[in-house]
Amino acid sequence: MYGLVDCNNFFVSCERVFDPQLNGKKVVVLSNNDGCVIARSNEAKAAGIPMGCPAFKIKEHTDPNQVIQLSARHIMYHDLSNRVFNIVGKEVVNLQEYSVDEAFFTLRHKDVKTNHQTMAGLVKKINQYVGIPVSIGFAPTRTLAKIANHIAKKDRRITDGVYWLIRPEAIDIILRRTPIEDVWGIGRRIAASLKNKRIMTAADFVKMPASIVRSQFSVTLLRTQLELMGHDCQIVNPVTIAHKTIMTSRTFGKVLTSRDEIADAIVSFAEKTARQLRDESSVAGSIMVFVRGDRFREDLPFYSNSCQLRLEIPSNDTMTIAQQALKAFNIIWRDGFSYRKAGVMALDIEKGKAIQLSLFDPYDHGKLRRLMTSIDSINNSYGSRSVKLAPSLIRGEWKPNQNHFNSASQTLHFYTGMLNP
DNA sequence: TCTGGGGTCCTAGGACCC
DNA sequence: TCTGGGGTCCTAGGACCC
Repeated sequence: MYGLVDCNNFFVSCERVFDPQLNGKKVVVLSNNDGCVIARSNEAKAAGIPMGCPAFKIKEHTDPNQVIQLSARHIMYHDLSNRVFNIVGKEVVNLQEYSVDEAFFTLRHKDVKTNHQTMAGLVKKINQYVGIPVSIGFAPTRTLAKIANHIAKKDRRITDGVYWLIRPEAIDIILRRTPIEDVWGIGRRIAASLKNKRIMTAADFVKMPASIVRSQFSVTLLRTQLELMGHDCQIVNPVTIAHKTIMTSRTFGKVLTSRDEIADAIVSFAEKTARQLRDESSVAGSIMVFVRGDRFREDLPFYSNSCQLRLEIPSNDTMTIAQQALKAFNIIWRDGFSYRKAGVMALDIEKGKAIQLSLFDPYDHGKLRRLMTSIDSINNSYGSRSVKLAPSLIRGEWKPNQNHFNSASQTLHFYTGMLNP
């Protein structure tokens, strides 16, 4: 028996915690460059603004003057996310955070009957203590729990925010009412080809012969089918997930042509990636760097490339990783092109592995580790990039545009890293 | 004018080996 | 002139998720 707790309209709800004037209004939160809509209030959803909608296309759906558009403040969202899951973690077992706003957990079967009160109480408690509305769905598998959660969210008044999708007859009825494209694991492409075969609902899909699902689609889709039938296929790794890759990338605020400016960005991405590796006590075996032009500018010659380099010794120290990232960048850099996006990725990650010293090790890793720890602790206390590597002191031309921070919110400076020294 | 960022898993096909 | 077959490993790319 799986439970799924999911925060409603999470980023918008977070903004509302610190600015109640946003309640009842059409509010959207925008992605990094104030580019796309990544969260919508119910009012914004009702107005027809789709997820992923580019900000400048909002006017195609509704009067943009009535829509409050906010730049994302992910640090704040993660903070509130931790608070929510801390509360949940105290009342359930095997909590697995699946994303910033949702987590699965398990429930022993005998608990089912007695738990509705507890769970409805939990929903209330989270709203009271953190200010975030959540919904909880229960079902025999994760894929069904997703559907249950959706119902809990949609019919909040009836369900108290908690819905149990347990009885086989109930599951049958719900699957008949679930459009195929709403099933977790079935995206646009697969939904379209299933519809070509007249598979319109989850119930239709369940009736499809497994052999056809396997041969014409994939083992992944077969697992989704089994999950809908109530067979647990462990779609999510049940152990606390160690990252296999860690990436930092950004679309620049404008098109860049200068090698130094982009190198500046690369170094700062490397810093962030290395920091995250250290936070997870992991080391990376190789580093990948990519650059690309602006895919929407047909007037500019397009160039896109990537380069992956092994590290001589797996590492998580900023200087080693920044150095290797710059080396990779220099290999793929081409003069005369325009660049809009770049990123640094750590691969071949090994968890908790101590840095191994080699005969050819050019560094004293003991010293390096102490240095990194010091930098991390300074940055923890004084803002995330108080101490940084020299190449990234240049200018920050690459910085994304974010012009819509909610100035009414008391937490603005705290959560955008714009604290005064 | 303005189109995100960060992940996972699976598969097909090439390189290489015996 | 004939030009195997089976296995592994790696990579790129496609699909999905939030």
